[in-house]
Amino acid sequence: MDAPYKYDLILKNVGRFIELNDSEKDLFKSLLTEGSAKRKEFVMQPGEITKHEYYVTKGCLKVYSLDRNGVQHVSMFAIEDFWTGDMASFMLQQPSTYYIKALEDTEFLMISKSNFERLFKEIPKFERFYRNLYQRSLVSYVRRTNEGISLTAEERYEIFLNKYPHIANRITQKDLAAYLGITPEFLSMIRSKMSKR
Amino acid sequence: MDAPYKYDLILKNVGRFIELNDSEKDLFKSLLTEGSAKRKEFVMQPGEITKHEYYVTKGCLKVYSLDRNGVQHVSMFAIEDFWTGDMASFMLQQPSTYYIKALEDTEFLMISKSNFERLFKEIPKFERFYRNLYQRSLVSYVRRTNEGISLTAEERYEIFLNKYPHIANRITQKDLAAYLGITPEFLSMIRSKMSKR
DNA sequence: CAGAAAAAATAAAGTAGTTTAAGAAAAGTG
DNA sequence: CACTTTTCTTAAACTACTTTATTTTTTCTG
Repeated sequence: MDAPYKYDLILKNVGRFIELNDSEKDLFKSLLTEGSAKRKEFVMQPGEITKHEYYVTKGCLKVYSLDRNGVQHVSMFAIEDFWTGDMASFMLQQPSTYYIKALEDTEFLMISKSNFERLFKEIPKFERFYRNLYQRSLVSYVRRTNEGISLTAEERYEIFLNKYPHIANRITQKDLAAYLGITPEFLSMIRSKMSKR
Repeated sequence: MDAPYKYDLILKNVGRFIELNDSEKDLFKSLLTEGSAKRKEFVMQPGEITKHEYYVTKGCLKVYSLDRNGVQHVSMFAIEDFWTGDMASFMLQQPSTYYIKALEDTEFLMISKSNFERLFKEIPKFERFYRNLYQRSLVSYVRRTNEGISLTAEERYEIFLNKYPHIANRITQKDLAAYLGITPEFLSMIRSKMSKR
């Protein structure tokens, strides 16, 4: 196989922040479940209580919600090596308000709430891993929140293209518009305006 | 004194997620520094490399940045029992882009980058504390990001009033508008429209 | 508590982004 | 590869929010 084996991928991801010995690696792997979703299939829907956090090893997931007018708002796109899920629902075990849908045939590893707790009990340094992971996510969400209230749609679009070029060319403009918080029509206008420069 | 002593306050905050024995409490306290700022005084300015994370024990801090047109955008208001700072600058030790300014005479406890690392080394369960703290912050920033791109200013204003009524009546409308990402004039219009209902 | 400074309110004109609609291009499916 | 469905583009009318300007109200400071 060309792509790294999914467990090597997640161990490398974890290895950014903590070192594990072989038995810890085995224990960690044993607490994960494998999952997959065909293109257009839902991994999760509103109303469900989130049972897992997801780590994508192949493909692309779209995490989004519908507002009261039925308009989609994309919270994130998760491609290879991304962690995703609905943290609020997972953490507090309350019904989610999000859809998670596969945009491509997707494979992922999952960790359940109880295994998540067990992981911390058995290998406490995973607290450190997730502390670092969340710290980084927090930094990027703080930035994105500020961008959302201070920049124009065109500026946010350019930032997305620069930051996630490999995501931008895998998703539709419609989905990208839903991530930027604008209509597909307006994104189309922005693009034609930009290409004329 | 009426207000709980500042160290009791922070220990209670930490106690939400981890239990400390007396010697751990003493060690933790020894790693903190006390600080204060008079109304209108800056705690931090852009260009500085953030040396501390802050825990407010009294008063109110405003964390904000200026965009290229000189318009203020407020990232957060930190009142008693709030943790704040510029995480990106603190974590990566690179120059900050934020101002932190006291809106009232304010007192806080600070932890330096090196003491932060030492804390994790000496009392590893603090990894758990910060893992939980960041996990919660992440949940609220994910929500705020989505609100920013999917709701009208009026809706976001109502959410703020419901969620932080005790903050809303301590800050100016100008600062609140800068938090919502709108002009003070438009917030004023929203308010007069709402009061006519 | 008086004078200065800052914040808030109101209003008119302007702009970023939406809505609706219709046709062209691209992609999914048998 | 034809057909259906979805996405993308373009454009005109509309709305949420900004800009600029002026007046009123509140807050700060000596």
